[in-house]
Amino acid sequence: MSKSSINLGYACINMTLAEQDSISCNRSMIKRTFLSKGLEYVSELAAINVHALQKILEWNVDNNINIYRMTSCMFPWFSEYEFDQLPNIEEIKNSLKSCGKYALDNGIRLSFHPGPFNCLGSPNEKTVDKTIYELNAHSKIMDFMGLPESNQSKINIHVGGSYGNHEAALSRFCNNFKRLDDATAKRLTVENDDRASLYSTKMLYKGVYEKVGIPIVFDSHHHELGPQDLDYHDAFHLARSTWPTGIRQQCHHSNSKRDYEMTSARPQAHSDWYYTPFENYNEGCDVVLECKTKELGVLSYREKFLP
DNA sequence: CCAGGTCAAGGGAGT
DNA sequence: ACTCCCTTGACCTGG
Repeated sequence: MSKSSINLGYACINMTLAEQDSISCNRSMIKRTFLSKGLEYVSELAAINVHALQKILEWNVDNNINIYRMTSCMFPWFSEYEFDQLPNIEEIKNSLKSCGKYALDNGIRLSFHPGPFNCLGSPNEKTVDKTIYELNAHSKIMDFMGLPESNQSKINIHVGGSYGNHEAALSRFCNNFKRLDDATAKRLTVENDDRASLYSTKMLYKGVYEKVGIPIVFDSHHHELGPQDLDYHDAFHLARSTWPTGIRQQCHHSNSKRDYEMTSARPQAHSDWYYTPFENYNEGCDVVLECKTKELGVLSYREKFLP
């Protein structure tokens, strides 16, 4: 791969393996089942999910894909217990360690994208406490895997809400950031939002990067829908400037379903396939593709735009 | 086996 | 006040 090339990846689901062999990292359960079946069943599903992760990583290597976002569903309900409480945690840890070693040996870059319920800037203390617990738990999984304690293995989130005052929310975000476990803090990144009322790349630069120094994940699709304070070129480069030396910038790319596939769709909705490539100005970076066709979208993107 | 209803969390937007 | 959306569709039940 050349220095100026784009490395492409996808998120969570491998449709090929899911359809062929029911291989999925997303086995989970609803609350009722969690309450009735408990940690034993959690353990069972987690073991299945981690085994599937290994298979997906192998598929990625076979198909020359070296960027992959892991699902947060690998351990069902993991905000409700400590990993050490799981009956077969040692076996699962061993499998995770193998997955991590396999990924590192084969040059696969792994990340997490915890859900929108993680709000580090919330004025609600309990929400913040839960968020910190959950982000640290994501980081512990990466620790089990032996992944780097850096943005090489990023844990990417959004700021959350504005709560009627962006400045105050950003300030709370930064203060609460300091309460994260060391390894979690070293992995954390923030992403620009897809709504005009939330946070642009520039706002994150001023409000987060300049305060606590964490890199910004630039999302091309969100950029079109967020606050319009910079053009694409400048936003991309501003985000790029936040990535530490030696760690490739990571971005997200998707196309709008509304523009290309269904006029009635919300502008935020992701298309199934790709119609325009990610513009990287010939700068080397990693791009997670977020279209609905997952790994098939990556293969088709490569054929279409990287002949 | 399948279709259809249901499902944790925080916050915002559209109705 | 209610519903839907989002990291990520999967779970569960009744036919």
